[in-house]
Amino acid sequence: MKAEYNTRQRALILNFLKENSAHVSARDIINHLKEQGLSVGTATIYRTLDRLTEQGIIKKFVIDERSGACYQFVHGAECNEHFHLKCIKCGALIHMDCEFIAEIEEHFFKEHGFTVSSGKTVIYGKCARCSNCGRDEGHDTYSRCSCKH
Amino acid sequence: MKAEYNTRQRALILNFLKENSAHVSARDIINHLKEQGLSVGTATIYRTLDRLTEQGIIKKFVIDERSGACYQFVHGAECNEHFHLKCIKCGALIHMDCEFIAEIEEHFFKEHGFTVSSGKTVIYGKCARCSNCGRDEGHDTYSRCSCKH
DNA sequence: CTAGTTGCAAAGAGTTTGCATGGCG
DNA sequence: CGCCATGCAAACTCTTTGCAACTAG
Repeated sequence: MKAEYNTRQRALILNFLKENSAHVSARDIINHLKEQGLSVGTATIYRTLDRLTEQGIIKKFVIDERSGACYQFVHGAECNEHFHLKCIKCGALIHMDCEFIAEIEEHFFKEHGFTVSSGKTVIYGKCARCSNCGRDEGHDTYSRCSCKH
Repeated sequence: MKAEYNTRQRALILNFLKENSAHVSARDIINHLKEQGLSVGTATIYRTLDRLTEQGIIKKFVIDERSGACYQFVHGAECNEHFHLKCIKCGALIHMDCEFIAEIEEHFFKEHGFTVSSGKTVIYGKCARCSNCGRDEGHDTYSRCSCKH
């Protein structure tokens, strides 16, 4: 395993991601740090985000190809065993601990020979609140579902 | 409704999409037409693809933010429900037209209130060949599944 | 004739890379 | 000290836009 240095820049980026449980874009980080007068190179931001993603410390999303990727801090290691639902309207990340996932994985494996990697997979769509209210604005929600259907 | 002109360029693009039932990127079209010696401007390709998408004649997908959007001719209404499976080993993209997807969408909606956007969702995992042979190298495969399980 | 289309080139946005310098351990 | 990380600027890719010329109906 490659050594990881704890640099000022890495700490700044990680900290910002921890404080903002919602999705954050590379641009958000760049702007935030610039506002704080803390200079961190653009390339460093992207490289650090890549590393953090590889290490599973944060998760990367692509909601809209136009506006680029979003990143989000992952709270805990258990996130490898379930699906993530990402609302394309408000950006909410929903952790789905549902037994139905076993069914999904079974189908894909038995019928398609495909071994699903649930930790890497993100289902995109509209969350309950956004589906109902029809608002285009975000809710800035971070919700979690742990149903047992 | 805006009038639609049948131009040489529009016909060429639509024809290429019809001949390639699989995903086709803007670059594919640009390259294909260049090879044929048929000159069509890049901007025209994008503008035409946008129009065709708006009219529902083709469908737009974003599988990988790096390689840009893909387009696909729609042979009817059934094409609205499909997922993409992406092999994390060989990179194969599997286009899945499977009735099980309706079940998945139903579960997510009924139990989680979540409206799945199948066009944006990509399931990651290992394809049949990579699961079996254990190779780390890519197969460069492009396969299509149209099972009816 | 007239509104929709095209082509070219230039602009943009997001992201990556090369290379010399800097700094963690 | 060695290796990893950083910064800067240039490069890249995909896509969009401005504008004058063109063409289908």
